Order: sequence, then C-alpha cells, then structure tokens
Amino acid sequence: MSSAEDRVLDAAKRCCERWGLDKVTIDDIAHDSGVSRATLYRLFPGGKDVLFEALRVRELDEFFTVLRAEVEGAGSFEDLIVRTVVCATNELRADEHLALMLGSEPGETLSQLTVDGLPRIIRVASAYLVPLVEPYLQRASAIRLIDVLARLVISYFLAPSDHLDLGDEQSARAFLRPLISAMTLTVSHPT
Amino acid sequence: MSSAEDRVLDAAKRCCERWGLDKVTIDDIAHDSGVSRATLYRLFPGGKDVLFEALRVRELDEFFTVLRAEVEGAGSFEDLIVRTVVCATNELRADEHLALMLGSEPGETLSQLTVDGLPRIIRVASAYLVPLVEPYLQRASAIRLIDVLARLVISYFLAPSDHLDLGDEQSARAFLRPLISAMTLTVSHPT
DNA sequence: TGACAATGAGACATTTACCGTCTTACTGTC
DNA sequence: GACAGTAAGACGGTAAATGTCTCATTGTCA
Repeated sequence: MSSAEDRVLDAAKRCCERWGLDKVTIDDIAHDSGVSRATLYRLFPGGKDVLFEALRVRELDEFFTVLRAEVEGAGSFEDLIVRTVVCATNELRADEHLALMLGSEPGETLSQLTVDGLPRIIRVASAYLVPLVEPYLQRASAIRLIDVLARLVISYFLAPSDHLDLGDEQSARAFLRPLISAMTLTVSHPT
Repeated sequence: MSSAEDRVLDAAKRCCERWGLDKVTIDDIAHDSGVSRATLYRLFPGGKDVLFEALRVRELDEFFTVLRAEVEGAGSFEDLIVRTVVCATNELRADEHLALMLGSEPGETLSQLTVDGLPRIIRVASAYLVPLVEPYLQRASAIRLIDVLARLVISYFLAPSDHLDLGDEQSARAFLRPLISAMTLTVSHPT
C-alpha cells in the first residue's frame, strides 16, 4: 500500500492533468486522494505550492531513477554517455504527463524545463549521474558534462532538429563522439 | 464570418472541453471568444446556464441537421428507419466533444442524454424526423416511433450489446425489421 | 456631419469559492 | 486507557467570479 504522501501526489497529478494547474484547488486534490484537507496540510504545510513542488521533485527522482537503471553497467565512457542521452530523450518523449502539461499549460511547463526549474533538474541529474561518470572523469568535469548534456537533451526534446535525433543511438553517437573525445583529451592532458 | 453568438458558443465548447463545465468561468469564455463580458451578457442574459443551454440546443440542431441530410431520400420506409438509426449511432460515436464530456464529466453528460436532456432530444428529433416518416405513418405513430428509436439509439450507444450493433446496417436492419412490420401492420389494420 | 446601434473596457457591489487554521470525534494500536 | 493519526467540518479572512452599470469608441446609415 502506498503512503499517504504518494496518494496525495498521485491525486495532484491527476487533477493537474484534468483541470490544469491554476484551476485545481486544494479541495479537489483532497477529495481525489481520499484524504481530508487537514491531513493534506499536515503532509504539505504551505498548500498548493509546496504540494506541487513536492510533486515535481518526485517526478524528477522517478525520471532519473529510471534513467540510471537503464544506463548502469555501460561498458565504456562513450557508451555510458550515448545511452544516457538516448534514454533520457526517449523517456522525455514517452512522458504522457509532460506532454499533457506542455499542451495545456506551455508557459509554466516550459519555465520548469528551461528557466525556473532547470537548476534543480541539473542538480538532480548530477546527483544521479555524476557517480556513474566519475570513473571516467574528474568530478568537476563530470558535473560540467552532465550540465551540458541535460541542456542539450532538453533543447532537442523541445525543438527537434532536422539534423540530429538524440533519441536515435546512431545519430546521438555521431553527434556526441567529438564532444566525448574532447573531454577525454582535456582530462588526459589538462592545460 | 460567423455571428457573435456562434463565436461565443464555439468558445464555450472549447473551454468546456479544456476545463470542464464547473471550472469554466464567464471570463474564460469571454476571453476565448474575443468578446467582452458585457457583450456576452447581452447575448446570453442569464450567464453560464443560459449560455450552455444555448450550446446544447445548437449541438442538437447540428446533429439532426446532419442526420436528416444523410437519410433524406430513402426509398422505402424500412430503408428510412434503418438508415436513420445507423447514421444516428455512427454520428454519436464520431462525436469527439461528446466523448470528451462523457470521459471527464460523466454525471452531467449522462443526465443530458438520459434524464434531464432526453425530453428535448426527443422533441428535436421529432421536429426533424417526423416529417420524413409521415409519408409512411400517421403522425401519432411517427412520433411514437421516433421516440422509441431515439431511446434505443442512445441506450445502445451508451452500453453496446454483444448481440446488436446499431451502427452496422445489417445488424440494425435485422433488429428493426420486425418492429417496422409491426408498425406498418398497425397502421394498415388499426384496431 | 450627426444620430444611432453595437461593442469594449472596466468600475462596482454582491455573491460565491477557496484558503488556512482550528476543534471535535472517531479509529485503530500499543 | 493513553495515544497518534485522521476525517469531518466550522470558522473568519481573502480572493475570484458574477451580474449590472456607465462611459468612451467604433462603424454605419441617413
């Protein structure tokens, strides 16, 4: 059985998909989750903002949990990076909730992907992925790499290019190879 | 160029699909239709209730306008009835707005199809279809026939049967034939 | 030009909905 | 029987939506 927090967050997600962020009320979420408003405030003191903040955190954690599981055990640095980018891209494309939100509330959703929310995305991405990269790179380089990869994946997800499909392994590999060898060289022969 | 009324009703329909009946506000509809609130109240004095009432009337008229055009010119009584039932069923099944409403607000939508709204549906159905049936039946019989057919079409649309598909001509014809001949007999040899 | 109808913008009082907190009563657990 | 966790809902304050009004603007016709 799932925790009360999770049930509330699930309800928030459902309500959000159904009515949109600014039409949802605390009562909607309380009803949908089968939890009283009092309990909801106990779980998420601060109301809607805190609740949706928590929801975003959970979604982000889920995203990178899945991603890490998919790329763990890559045999080489290049494979690790390519698979990470490809899997992340495809995971984004398969995210129905994200698609709904982008369709119904592009403003807020884009902001979460590119402005307000991006620092957190990169922070969480680092927490999950830097450990996987560290065997091949110095920590600082790993952090920078994850940072730039996250930005690239998001950008190409939001605005696909005719010349590059980061969801396709061959295309992604061809694109990433020079970047990868550049980084490796940088580490091997630091200035 | 469409009339202001139609633009407002179109907006109401869009808003309703997006947010659901009880989350939509007059302002939402006014904005979406590019009309000021004052004008909206001038066009539909009474606000949301009157507006959505008018929308239902329009949808119903459209539905039966399409239906009548599809069945006009049937060569026989049986053909007329069968085509009416088949076309009505398929028109219902193809109605995206209706499908959305049934999905997001089953309670209100079902009520409009089966309880509160049914008398009007039958009234409008009669207005459109009885004239087509009258060449074959007495007026009173025609009215009773349209009444029962409307109920059947709606019921089988909402809850399809394994034994009967009113959207399929053969199935519908087989089902309707006895009913049709019974009515014809009744008229030919009234008690 | 000037009367006129139609509309947009928005002020306004009123009503409704929502919020956040709090109390009370209930339920299961130790 | 104390206790923690919860549902239910009362409560006052705040925000949003409603419905009505006025006024300025626009386009039309005489």
